[in-house]
Amino acid sequence: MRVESLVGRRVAASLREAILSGAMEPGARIRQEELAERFGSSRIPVREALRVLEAEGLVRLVANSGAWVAKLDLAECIETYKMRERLEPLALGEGILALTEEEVARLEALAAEMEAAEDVETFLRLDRVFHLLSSSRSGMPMLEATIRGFWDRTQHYRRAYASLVGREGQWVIHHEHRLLVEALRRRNRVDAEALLALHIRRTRLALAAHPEIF
Amino acid sequence: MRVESLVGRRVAASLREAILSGAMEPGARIRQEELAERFGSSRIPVREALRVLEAEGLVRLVANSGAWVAKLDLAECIETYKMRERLEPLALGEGILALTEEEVARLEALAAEMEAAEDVETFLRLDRVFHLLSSSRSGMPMLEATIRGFWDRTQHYRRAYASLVGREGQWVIHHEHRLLVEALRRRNRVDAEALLALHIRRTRLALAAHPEIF
DNA sequence: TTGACAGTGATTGTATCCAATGACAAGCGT
DNA sequence: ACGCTTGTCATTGGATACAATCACTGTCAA
Repeated sequence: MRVESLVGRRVAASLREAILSGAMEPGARIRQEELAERFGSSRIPVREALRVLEAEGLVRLVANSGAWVAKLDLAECIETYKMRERLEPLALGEGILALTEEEVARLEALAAEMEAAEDVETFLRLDRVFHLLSSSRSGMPMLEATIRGFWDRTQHYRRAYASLVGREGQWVIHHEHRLLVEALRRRNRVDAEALLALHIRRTRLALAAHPEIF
Repeated sequence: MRVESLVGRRVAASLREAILSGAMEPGARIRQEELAERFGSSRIPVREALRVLEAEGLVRLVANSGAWVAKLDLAECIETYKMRERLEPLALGEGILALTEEEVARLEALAAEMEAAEDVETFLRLDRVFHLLSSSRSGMPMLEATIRGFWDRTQHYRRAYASLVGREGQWVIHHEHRLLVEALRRRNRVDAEALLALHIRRTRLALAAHPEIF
């Protein structure tokens, strides 16, 4: 039994990808007809896709006016990070005992790869994989979907921040990642949760120090 | 500038109300044409409403098959409560200093009304108002929307539980509410957050002790 | 009796067409 | 010159019509 429908889901997936990749920047206008043409479909599936993405917080709809790629202001970004600070440690802590040795090794490798990453896109991709993988054993699918939504909605601003501070501004992140992996290897839930909360909180404060991104 | 569109939003609001009130139970089939007829509209706005409610987690859509009022199993309910346990204290703590004396008094009055409530619906309504009001000064609108979503999706199961245990099973809740109000009056963030987490955690365990609800 | 299978009806998915709304610009009056 | 009005056009919102899919049922055969 397929999870959901045909053209509408494909439009949504493609548009989501375009937004997350940065191909469409926050504030960019989205015209239904243009999307419909690109997919060789009518506007109906496009409209449903827009509704889905609106619910995900990636698109903003205004009645009788149009659709735009969603834009977060600094306050909303801070709010998102404060929520992450509470929820991501939960997912991490719930799944820490289920993490395999192989997965911990994978996390360590990811941390190393991030340290060696030369470009922003690679860094962003690895960072996302690292964090989502570390929480992937929670056994809480709704929580994981929520967390993924946080990452999706803030993707553009993490990209902007990473570009701004460059590689030299990221050494703290790498140290935090290493400590987190170490705590995971010890299967110490308290330490791991505390480190992750610290990591997210410090990132939030660093972001707040650069309001020019928004 | 209106926030959103016309018929679709009205359909969504009405259907949401029907689900939350219990008029439509989890698992109930939703036929597009029937809803369209009820609103004197075509199926297009109905479909967009269904997509919105699906995103809210109140409706479940299956391609080429149909729509049903969403149903949570025990595991999903537990998961929701674990998320609440982390996020609601955040909203409470962020807003505790902004709560006015009048609002604290209102909360105390609500707690008293709940103790006197004779029927389940009144209890549910007051409980919801109590908790949402206590978090209403967080200044975090996205967080508050998230929390409201948690309450919406578990509404049916809280009703079932309250009906099951009856008034005599609720004295612990009332004591927790009173202690929470007292901590709020002292503007003690640590105590208030801890009490709220305790309250939610204990409720989750109580719920898990009655799997026959699901 | 039971299983598979095909046909039928109901329901959803999509396309096309029309209506309504809003933005923009030209023209008019002051 | 400036502001208001009005008309036009682009874009979205909704209705109707049609295609596709699925569930159900009745039939047939082993």
